[in-house]
Amino acid sequence: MNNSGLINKIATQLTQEILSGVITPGGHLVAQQIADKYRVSRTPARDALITLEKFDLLELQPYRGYFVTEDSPQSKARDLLKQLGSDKDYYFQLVDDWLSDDLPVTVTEQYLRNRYDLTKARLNDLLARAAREGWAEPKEGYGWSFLPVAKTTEAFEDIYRFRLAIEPAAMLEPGFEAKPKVLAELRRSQEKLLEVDLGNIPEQLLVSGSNFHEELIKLSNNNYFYSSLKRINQMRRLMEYRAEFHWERLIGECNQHLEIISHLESGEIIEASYLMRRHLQGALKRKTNTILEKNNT
Amino acid sequence: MNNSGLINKIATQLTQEILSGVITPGGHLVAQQIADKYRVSRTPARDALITLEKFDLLELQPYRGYFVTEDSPQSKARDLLKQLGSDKDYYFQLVDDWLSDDLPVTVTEQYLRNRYDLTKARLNDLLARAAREGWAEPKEGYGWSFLPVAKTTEAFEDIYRFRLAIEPAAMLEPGFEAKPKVLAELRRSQEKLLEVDLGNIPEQLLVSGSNFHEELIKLSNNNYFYSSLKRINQMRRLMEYRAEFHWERLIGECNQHLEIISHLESGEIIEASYLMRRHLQGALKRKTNTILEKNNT
DNA sequence: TATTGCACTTTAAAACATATAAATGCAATG
DNA sequence: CATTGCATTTATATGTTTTAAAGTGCAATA
Repeated sequence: MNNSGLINKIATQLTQEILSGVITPGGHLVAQQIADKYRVSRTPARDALITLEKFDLLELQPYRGYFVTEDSPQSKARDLLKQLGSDKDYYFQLVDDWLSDDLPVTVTEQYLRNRYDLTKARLNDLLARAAREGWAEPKEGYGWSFLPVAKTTEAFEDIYRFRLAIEPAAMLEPGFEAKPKVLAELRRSQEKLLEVDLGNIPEQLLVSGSNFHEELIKLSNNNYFYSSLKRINQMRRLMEYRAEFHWERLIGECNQHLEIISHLESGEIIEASYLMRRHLQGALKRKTNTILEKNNT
Repeated sequence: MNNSGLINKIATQLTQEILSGVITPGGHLVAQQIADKYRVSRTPARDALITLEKFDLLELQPYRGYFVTEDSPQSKARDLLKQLGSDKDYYFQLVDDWLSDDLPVTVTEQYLRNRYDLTKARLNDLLARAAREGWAEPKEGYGWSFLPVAKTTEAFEDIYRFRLAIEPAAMLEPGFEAKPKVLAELRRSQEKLLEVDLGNIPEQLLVSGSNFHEELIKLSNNNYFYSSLKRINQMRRLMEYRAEFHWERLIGECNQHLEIISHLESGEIIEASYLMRRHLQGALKRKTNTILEKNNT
């Protein structure tokens, strides 16, 4: 077995799903199904299963399959996660350095390779990702430029005002469909957030905020709304992952999300669109205040 | 001197500027200025100048500079453009194949390299660009997926409705500044379009439509509006560059653009925003009709 | 004194050989 | 007969060397 990022990623995901109870003890994990889910071949899927088996999270019944161990040992799961996650994530390193003004505006690939000790291909991935997410671009000649986005309070506000322009509008698109199934799913996940002991929640669930908005805008059936929100959310996360989390705020936002869902469920799209506007306006006000406070201390 | 894409690009641009009269005969082209404009070093800028000089578009006065020849020979300029442009543009080839359903949804890099006879690095550029423009993405394992965007009438409409959501809104951003200099520049370029004999115009000027909208949205001082419009315009061009051009339409659009500029110049932002909405709605209606006609023949 | 001309350095792309990871087909087994 | 196990094929990454392109500093000169 090898030690690639892909196997690592799948193993991490599976472990989190076991930890959070999405996959229940005794469950049968089939390599092919996992492969399909990630749109890869069985090989990395199987290798991920083997990884989990080594940590006693799974039991192997030869030629029958991998089954989640009945007494699912949480501590081992956490050990595994720790080990898997210990891979330095150079991307976040890069982001962090850029956000904290620790990088020149333009750099050569050489410079970055030396600084982060990366191979050409890895660096390429990194830069390609940064370019896709909109904050880096190749110069015409040699080198790359980093764009001055998302670094300041204003950038936060800009993001929220952009979302104010597109999210309520997306609901009023002619193709908008309030798919009951999607709405039910969203409702479930928001309600779950309110129920759970928040202190014990895997990070994975914390994305459900962005997720809510992205799933909702997807209902517009206009891909351009969806993809631009997705892109902007990626950038927003770059900033927010560095900030501490506000639990109280999350609860308030969940309730507003649920309200929006309710309106959509009863076909009151205009009202839902209006509430979305209010919701974002509120978030804009609060975030701005918080950041200002922080900068003043 | 070498034969790279960058020199080629600069040379093309310069030739077009001479052809269209942006650069007037006798004008002095300074390598450093060109270099600055493209954010590259003097080397490729200078090489581009040498290329033009070889075609008698420029006259070299040793140690003094390159000057546009007084009798600027149009035929030679066209020859040069032809020669420079004969470089196959693999990106557009790829786009074209994808838009005409001539490519599988998922492919390996190998496949693409064979099909288009590309080196690894070139293919990488290509895919990176496609990914940035939002219609290709790497699969988790090996291979790439192409996304089904911008291929149908609906996609056209989606784009215009997205623009309806952001462009008028951008004008109402708190940071919006109706910079007189920018407005004057835009006015000039739109008026020029109306003056010129359209049949004789280099393609370069045809982008001035997108350019108008992009420069305008930039005035909002909210980068997210600008960058999402830019991205969507790139995709729109992928579709439109295959369609024949409608000159009558261009004239109408220019006039509307000028009207919007007028309002901005006299500080009537709300009116300008409203006109922008009307302008886009009109374009939406017309484009949709045209495409429908085309499909019915 | 601004600009070109030119030598020289740095950067990155190409080419190729090798290593690793992923895809795939089929046998083995419960 | 579904699934794993495993061997084989294919695809991509890595490392090294070579080559081409771009960046840079300074002398030359109008």
